[in-house]
Amino acid sequence: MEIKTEIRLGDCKQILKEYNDNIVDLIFTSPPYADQRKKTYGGIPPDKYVDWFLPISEQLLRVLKPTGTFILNIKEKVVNGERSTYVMELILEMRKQGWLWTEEFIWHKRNCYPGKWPNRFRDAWERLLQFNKNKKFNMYQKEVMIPMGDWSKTRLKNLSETDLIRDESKVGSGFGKNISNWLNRDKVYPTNVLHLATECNNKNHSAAFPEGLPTWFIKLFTKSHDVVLDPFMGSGTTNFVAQRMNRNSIGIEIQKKYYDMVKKKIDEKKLVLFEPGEIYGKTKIK
Amino acid sequence: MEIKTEIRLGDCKQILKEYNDNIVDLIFTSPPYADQRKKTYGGIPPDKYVDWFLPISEQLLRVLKPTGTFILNIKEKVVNGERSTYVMELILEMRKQGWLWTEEFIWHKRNCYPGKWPNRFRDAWERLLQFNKNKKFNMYQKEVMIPMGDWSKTRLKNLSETDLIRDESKVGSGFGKNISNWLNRDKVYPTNVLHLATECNNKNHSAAFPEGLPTWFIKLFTKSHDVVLDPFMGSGTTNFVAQRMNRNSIGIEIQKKYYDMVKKKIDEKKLVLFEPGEIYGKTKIK
DNA sequence: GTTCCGCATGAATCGATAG
DNA sequence: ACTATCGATTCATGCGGAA
Repeated sequence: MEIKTEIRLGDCKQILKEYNDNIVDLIFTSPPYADQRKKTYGGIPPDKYVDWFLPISEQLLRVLKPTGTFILNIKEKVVNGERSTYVMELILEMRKQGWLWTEEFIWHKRNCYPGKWPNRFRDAWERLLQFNKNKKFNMYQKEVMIPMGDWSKTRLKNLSETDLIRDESKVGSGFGKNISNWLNRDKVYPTNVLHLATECNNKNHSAAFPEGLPTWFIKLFTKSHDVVLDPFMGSGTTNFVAQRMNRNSIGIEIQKKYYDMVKKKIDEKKLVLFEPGEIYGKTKIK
Repeated sequence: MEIKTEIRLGDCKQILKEYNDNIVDLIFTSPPYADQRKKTYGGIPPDKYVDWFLPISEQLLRVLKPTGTFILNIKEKVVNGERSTYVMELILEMRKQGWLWTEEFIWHKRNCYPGKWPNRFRDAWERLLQFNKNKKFNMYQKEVMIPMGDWSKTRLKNLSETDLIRDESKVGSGFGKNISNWLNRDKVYPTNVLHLATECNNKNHSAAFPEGLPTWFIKLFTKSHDVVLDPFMGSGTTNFVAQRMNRNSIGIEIQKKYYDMVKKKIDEKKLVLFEPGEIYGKTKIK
């Protein structure tokens, strides 16, 4: 069965209405943070963030399957020397909407933004909020097991090898790695703290998360041919990863610039599949 | 000047009323989490947690100096498959009380509690909420600087050796380790993510945090002879650390068992000060 | 083909300056 | 007074060019 990667241009609040109920297995997204990325998105003020987001999360709740999961990557900024509270208010309001706030993963950013201030240190973490429709949901824990033991060494030793196997995916910290290399070793389950560096190699979009992030959650919450949705597509990281992992995906982007960029790359990949002499082996058409 | 370690038996909500305004430089505490430690504290139900805590935080706000800091170690538990929201509600209510929610540090527990559940991974982090009375407060950042990580350079050479060094310094992050060993290297400021292992050596109190935690915050927010307060003293970790670091401290504990235990140990230490041949040097009475 | 080094640059934040 | 913009601060990372 062929994988479909659907890229849409427009406001996700509107576009989502075109989709039926209960069709998505995983929503993974990183919406514009309050008052950030002004140049690209217009910047929602912190005090209006909840009102802006709730109509969208209402649609997300509708299109998500009962067994599906919604992962929301977000972090509140400092305003006037104090942390904003809009993320907490958002969680409280989404629960009233019917969402279950199941878990909060921590993304520890090893290379966080530099800076020096008299009253605070650098911010090195972001929230990955997990929401569900039901207490029972699909979770494939074995897919994200990690090798036990001295893992900084083993990681480094196998870095090049793994990179070759997983084509161009540059993934730090072992998350998102092809762990089939570790079949001979003991493996353990991870915790709810993820260690990944941000990637600085994406020059076309100001705020892409590292590929390891969607990779990890797609492994954990979906199986092959499931449907992944990113309503704030941006540079399309979620969709490219999903495609490579043999998942169907939908990406919605309000800015034509990013839409065009992703659309073009997706189409190029599709074409490659039909070219003679390509190296993708199994995904080659018969 | 001699250091005073004051241990009190009773309900902190009442005991705190005996103290004057603006006398404490740092409050560091880990209150009983909702519905946890039932055997020792009676267990406050999650839905009543905020109401239970607010009268106490009101007293804490009063006794804290305007330049002082309140660090609250807390983590919401899972109830019925969902994360409780009482911590978020508490933050919102404390802000109404007059507290500023300045920052949220993450304590990454390297060796977290074992366990295996079908729908979640092990919880490896806790919140360290920072509250202040004013936007300006005392912060001695240089005291917690850590050696610089030039690991992109060194990881290719001397792999094992350098990894070991880096690992120790990172794990220690200045906690409880003698940083003077690292004078040859340049030092950098830490981030708001702390990596500490939990300590399992305290068999008498069920929920003790590692000494590195109060050590780090006492270094960061107080100077010698300042006053540290722990209104939920438990096994007295905060006070023992404060005493060792030459800070005055107050510890309040509602359970006689823990009170007696800490009281006894504090008194023993005091006696040592008067014994001949003791090694405390400067703190020796004239 | 490696290894090494320099350099640009990030979901940041504060304080000063300008309107 | 109050908001908007800008420069300074700072460090892990990946890239490119050089040895």
